[in-house]
Amino acid sequence: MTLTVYNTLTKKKEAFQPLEPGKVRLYVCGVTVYDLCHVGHARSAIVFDVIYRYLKYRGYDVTYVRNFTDIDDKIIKRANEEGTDYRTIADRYIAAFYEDMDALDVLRPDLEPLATENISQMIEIIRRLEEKGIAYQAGSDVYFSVEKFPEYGKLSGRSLDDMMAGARVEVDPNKKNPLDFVLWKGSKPGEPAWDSPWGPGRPGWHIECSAMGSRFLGPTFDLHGGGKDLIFPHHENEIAQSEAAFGVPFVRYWIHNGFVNINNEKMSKSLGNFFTIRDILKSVHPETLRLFVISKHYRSPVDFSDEALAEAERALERLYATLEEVEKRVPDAPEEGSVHEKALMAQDKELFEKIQSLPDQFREAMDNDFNTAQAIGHLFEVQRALQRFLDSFGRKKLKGPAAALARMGAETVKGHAGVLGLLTRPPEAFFRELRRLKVREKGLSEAQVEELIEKRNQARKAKDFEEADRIRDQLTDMGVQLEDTPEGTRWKIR
RNA sequence: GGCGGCAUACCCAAGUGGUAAGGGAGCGGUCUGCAAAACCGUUAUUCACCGGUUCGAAUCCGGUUGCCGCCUCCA
Repeated sequence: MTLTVYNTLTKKKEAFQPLEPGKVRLYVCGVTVYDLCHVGHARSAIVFDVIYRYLKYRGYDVTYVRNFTDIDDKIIKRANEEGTDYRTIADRYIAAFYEDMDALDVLRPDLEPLATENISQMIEIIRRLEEKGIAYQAGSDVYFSVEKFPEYGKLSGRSLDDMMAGARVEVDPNKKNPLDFVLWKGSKPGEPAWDSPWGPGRPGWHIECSAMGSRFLGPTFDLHGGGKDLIFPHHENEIAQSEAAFGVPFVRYWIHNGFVNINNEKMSKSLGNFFTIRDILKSVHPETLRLFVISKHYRSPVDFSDEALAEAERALERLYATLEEVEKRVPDAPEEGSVHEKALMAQDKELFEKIQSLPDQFREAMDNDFNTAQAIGHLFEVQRALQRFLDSFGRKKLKGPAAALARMGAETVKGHAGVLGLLTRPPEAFFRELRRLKVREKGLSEAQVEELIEKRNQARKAKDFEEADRIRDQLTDMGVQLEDTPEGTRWKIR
């Protein structure tokens, strides 16, 4: 089985062949650190986190680089507004970014370079381009001449003529061609500046990824990712700079994730229709957000709404509930491998077969351009068969081969979900975190709820069901849902 | 105006030419003091519309309609 990846460059799914067998060099555009991240950033981070995890699961030795753009006009603007320097702003939002990513269980890439720590590499590329007559200085700025790179437009699928036709580009008297883009920006007095052959200034946005990509992964690397909105001009320009400077292909496979929409419209800063990650995490469990995001294929748009999140939450609860039940009812299963396959199969042929086939099905789904939605579907199939199997024993604890099979089912589900960054917590921890989140959101106190439940249970014991139901209705109105079990009453917030 | 994407049940959603995964919601049942949760059953002869290719199309081709994105900072 081979991994196939949709390549934006060729607009086709292609068999993935890394430059060096067994090794993958992955670069993803990080964020410009001038503000808090929103859910759109979260999607991108989660999508590439899953891709990173899957590539490793697939046995590749992955080097994953994700940069920080820590010098840029927006950062300078923000610093001016607050009467501070760019470094303070950048550092603050880098710290905030890490808090958000950690909360989302997004793994740290192997390398996270800062633009400002790679200025000399950028200058070197610009110098080469200038030497080749592809870059030109105009005033204190240096520009890339798009006409000198015949393949300009190959990623975004447009020709220079097309772009000129409907161009909404402001006329810049310095530019030879309106589509030329800045490589080096001369700084005005008081702005942050680095020395360069063209005078003090700062790098243009696009050059940093060319510099950091080539520095840490080589002049050609395997995968480069980012949001769809980066295809043009950012990634188009990266290709132009890198290939013009080094004379070799820049990236073999380009991967772009779709947007998060609100009411069918792109979530974005400029439209103002965004939620920050930390805001959402006040009422939504991070794993719920992750399941929501990867329930849909990474290239499609995904519509963000309370209802959609609630659905994802219920689905996740279902998975965790089964795992929890296995923990409770299968306290000690025979050691793995100690029970013969035939004995396991005799317990429940369908469950056994589903467990056996999950690894292949999961891999097949993920190999198909990271089809997480399909992979999750397979997870649920095993979960349902497993829950059915547990139910067939009533409330009894499972022993011997039955216990072994149940345990095997839970481990298989958990193991594969883990590749997606799901079901990574002990079930009790998940339910505890979820309830705490909801209790806080609703402004309730756990003690208050527990007290009412205790009262209700006393009424139940006294067979005063009228009173018990009255209290339950009261709790229902508060958003508390009860579940009476032999081990006592459990509750959650709905 | 140029380039690109999408349209599958009440909602979300997978579907890689061979006869519609999965999740949510609803309804009926089992369980329960009653509920809840869970389980069982049920909900698309059909994939926006019109043509075409094919033994066979949700899948391929052409057209129509609708929605979205990029072309300006943007994940």
